[in-house]
Amino acid sequence: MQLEDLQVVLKVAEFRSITAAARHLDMQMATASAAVKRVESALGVELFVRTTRHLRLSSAGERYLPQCEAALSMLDQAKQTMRNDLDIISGEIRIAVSSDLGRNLAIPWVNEFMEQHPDVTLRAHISDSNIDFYRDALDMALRYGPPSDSNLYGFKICNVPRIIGASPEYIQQYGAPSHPKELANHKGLFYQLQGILNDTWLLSEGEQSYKVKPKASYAANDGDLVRRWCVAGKGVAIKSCLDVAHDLLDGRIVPLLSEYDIPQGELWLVCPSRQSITPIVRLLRDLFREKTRALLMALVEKGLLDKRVLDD
Amino acid sequence: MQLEDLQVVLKVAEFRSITAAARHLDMQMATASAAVKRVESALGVELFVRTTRHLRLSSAGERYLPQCEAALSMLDQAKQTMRNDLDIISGEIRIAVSSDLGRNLAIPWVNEFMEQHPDVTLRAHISDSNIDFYRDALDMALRYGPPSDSNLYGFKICNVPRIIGASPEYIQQYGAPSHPKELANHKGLFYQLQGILNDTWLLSEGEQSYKVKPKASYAANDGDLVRRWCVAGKGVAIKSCLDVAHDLLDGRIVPLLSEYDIPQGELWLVCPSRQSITPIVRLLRDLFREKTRALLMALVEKGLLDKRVLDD
DNA sequence: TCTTATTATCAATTATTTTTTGAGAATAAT
DNA sequence: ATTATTCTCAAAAAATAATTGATAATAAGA
Repeated sequence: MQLEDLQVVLKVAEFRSITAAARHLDMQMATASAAVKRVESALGVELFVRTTRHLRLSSAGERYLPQCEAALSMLDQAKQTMRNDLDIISGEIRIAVSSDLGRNLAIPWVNEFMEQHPDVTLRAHISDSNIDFYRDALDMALRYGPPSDSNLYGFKICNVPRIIGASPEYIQQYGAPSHPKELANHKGLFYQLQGILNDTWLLSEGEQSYKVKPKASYAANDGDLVRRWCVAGKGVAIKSCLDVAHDLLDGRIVPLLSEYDIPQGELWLVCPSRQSITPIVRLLRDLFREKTRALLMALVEKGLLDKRVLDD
Repeated sequence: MQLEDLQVVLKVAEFRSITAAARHLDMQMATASAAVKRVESALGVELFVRTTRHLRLSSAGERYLPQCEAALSMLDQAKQTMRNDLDIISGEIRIAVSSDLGRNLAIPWVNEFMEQHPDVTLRAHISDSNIDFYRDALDMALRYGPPSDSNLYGFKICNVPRIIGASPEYIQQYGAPSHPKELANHKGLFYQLQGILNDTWLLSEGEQSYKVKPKASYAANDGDLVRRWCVAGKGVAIKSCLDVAHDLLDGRIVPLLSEYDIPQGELWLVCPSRQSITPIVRLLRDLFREKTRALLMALVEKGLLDKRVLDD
């Protein structure tokens, strides 16, 4: 009997669907169907009651699968324990990251990690839309903001101040605003998440806060594209300082109105379940914390950020 | 990963030998070797430290295998539990029996059992020499006498009186002895176990006991052959009454000196370990108890045995 | 009620693994 | 030194699994 076939059976039981299980395991439906049949014939028992369109656990399956699952997880843990003892890190990392953070920072960091751990493989899922751990087969996601769902487990990586900035060329041409209200006369580069245009920016100075709405010029649902527009001098953007850290350090983007406060975000590493917090996850968490801290420190040293961001 | 490969690895660990493990699992050594390699490469870890002639567990193996074994037995138990709940009896019966009891009684009984449980397969091991559970891969053995080794588990099936008998033709020709001492003048059919000839028979009457040694005529290390000689009128034999039950009932063998007591034996079903006492074993135990009891009762009813044999 | 989309299975082909077989290298036992 | 045993290897053969496209069944929507 194949161990992998059993995993398939468990997934099928979980989703009550061969199709869904196959999707999650990146296999063809027919392959999953065959795996289920193999297990059933090896056991000599029908684990599922099928109609052409649905399938549910048979009473035999109800008896068998919970124990089977426990045994498999025990087997898996035996492997993990041993491998941890031997300091072997391997497996597949399936990670979701937002477009510019991912492309420009996170994925290069993971690549560095993989060079130290050659048995690790990567499956990057870059997307700015909200990820769905149930729909997509993912081990972790690097996101702004803490996990919304209480079934998820997350680690805070760092605080992420936002900055409003533009390229030196843009500033030369259009001038730098000296007060939030002046932003209304500037070209805004907007980020659009699931159809909602983020065109109103919030700034504050002490008690006083300002809601400003720059003139729309470009909008995209891809953060990296907004950043590129900004670098190219197309207008003023509000961005996480991590996303544009290198641009700030290299002077491609200059922060504007930095005396004003902008609501700050947090970067989190989110996992779909407690089991999915593997040693790899922990190592990556530490790596991300290290790397982001180094980056923020570089920004602080250049005087681009207040050093309080480093307090967590 | 293959579940069966893991079983191979566990057996290899148990015997510290691929050859021994392969023999016990009825596979080629090279196949077992390949199975071990597959598991090791799946885990990315060497489970065994090999020299060309020996092999021992590596420290990784020491960590992994106990947990692995626990998980596998859990998986197996999950299967068993489910199958028991569903009243499914299946698997392979590997049974060792002595030659005449086996050929003439036990195997036909097992055949009957298999007709009721079509998923059961049989591997009969017929031999009069002592079986070795460690050398031979066996699930159970039907033997005269309780288990000698305290690592074995046994169930007593019944008491088995011995009888001294000959065929009617032999008696007609040579006459029936009326006293044990007269046996010395009769042709003895002897059973020889591992070179030791059982040519001295013990009879008693109350306090008085007699050691007699018939004239040697035929000897064999196969009980069934001795029985056939006896039926064919070649001489007088001492046999378990079960072995010759049908011959006695059909009058092919007539008991001699039945007023005298002969040391009685016991029939036991022996298993190599506690785990090997499966539902099949229990069912067969009950079957054997039933069948032997019926046979002994038939003998009692014919006046060939004292009815006290049935008291256990 | 009649499509349409979805679901699971099937059957034939292709691809991959596993087993067998015979040979070979190393070494404990005699 | 010789023999017998143990394990591994490599090539061929056999068995198994995956893919693909087709099919049958049916829930949901028009």
